Amino acid sequence: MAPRPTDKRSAILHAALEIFAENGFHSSPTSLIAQKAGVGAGTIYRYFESKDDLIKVLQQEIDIKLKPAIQEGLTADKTVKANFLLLHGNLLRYLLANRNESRFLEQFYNSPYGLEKKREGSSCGNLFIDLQQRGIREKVVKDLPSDALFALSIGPLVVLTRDHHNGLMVVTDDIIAAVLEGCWDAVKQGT
Amino acid sequence: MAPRPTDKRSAILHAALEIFAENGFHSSPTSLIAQKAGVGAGTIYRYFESKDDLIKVLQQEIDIKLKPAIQEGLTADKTVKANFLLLHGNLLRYLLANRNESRFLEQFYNSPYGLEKKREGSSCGNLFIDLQQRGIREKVVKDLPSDALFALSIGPLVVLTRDHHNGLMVVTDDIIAAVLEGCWDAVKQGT
DNA sequence: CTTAACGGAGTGATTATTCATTCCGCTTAA
DNA sequence: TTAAGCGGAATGAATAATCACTCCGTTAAG
Repeated sequence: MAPRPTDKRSAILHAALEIFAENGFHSSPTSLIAQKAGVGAGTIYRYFESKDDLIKVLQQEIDIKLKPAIQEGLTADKTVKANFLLLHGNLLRYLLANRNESRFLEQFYNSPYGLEKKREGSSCGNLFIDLQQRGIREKVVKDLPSDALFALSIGPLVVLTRDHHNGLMVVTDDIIAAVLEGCWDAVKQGT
Repeated sequence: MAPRPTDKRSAILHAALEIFAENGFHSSPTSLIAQKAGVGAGTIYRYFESKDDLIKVLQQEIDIKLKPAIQEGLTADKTVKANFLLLHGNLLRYLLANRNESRFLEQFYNSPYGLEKKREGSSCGNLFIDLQQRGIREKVVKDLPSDALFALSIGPLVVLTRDHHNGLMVVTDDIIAAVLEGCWDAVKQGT
């Protein structure tokens, strides 16, 4: 099927990420992607079955890069709160620092592609779910369905990231710290 | 320019809302909107300058319906917390109950249309900002930039609503109450 | 009759995908 | 050491589908 990964394949993925992030999936002609990647229009189809396939592969590659980034510093001997702040902080900082990935993912998860993906569970999602369950067991996190906890802890990060990349606000380290603390306050078990 | 509002105009708006919500702006041919509305393909252009114009008008009409819905029960003599729960509860319940509006708005605010709109400030946004500022003045809300408070209090609602409408979870009254309480915990000034 | 609203086939622009052809690096025979 | 042969990667013009929007004949209201 697809030939071995080469620099052309990478060039296509890289160009596609930039163009999708800037214009959205539907306003990103494959011809433009090919042009930016410095390959012929037909070459894309030597590496990807279709434009849809290209989009799905791109998401997988980002997922692979994301997982180690958000895990950094996590250890089982830390408190739930410490790990919570680490995990969400890593995610937030990654999203803020990687505009193209962030915009791509937002579009992806707001599209039929993302729905599919979410049903089967992202590879990163388990990190969050495991931590939630430990928190509930230790009675430091509210006993709510995983999706509700997810909404409380991830929702703010999504909105903050979007505003930042849309140039609607400047996110300082102070604001990052305060928002992370707020996310924790939202899910933590009141005394 | 456009003729007086008629039931055809409403029919077009209604059909467009459904189709946009289901397929997204780009996979919603005007011909399909016309068909669903029971009008000719050209008739759309008697009431709207372009497809873009149709999208913008639709957002305005939703905004007009939304504002009274989320204001319900708000009075200045209630505590900040009480008004916060009312306001966010009204918004959340509206979004959960109105699938099409909700999906449309999410797309809208994730598109260049919505960016424009957000820069100039939505008519509903002031309700939230006023409440935030009163909360800060009374020292019951964290002293953070409005956008950060917005992320903390609106972000969870957005994510919860999306999951609900995508059939990923069932949102009960208990969950609604718990999430609203969580949003408040996120922004409230710790003792 | 006059005029405005309407319908829907038609138009031109855009775009994903295909495929006949070219190109390039490697092998091998002389 | 050449040079002819070969296989598959790469190409991009051609194709087929989609879609926003226009135009003009028809309808209906006054």
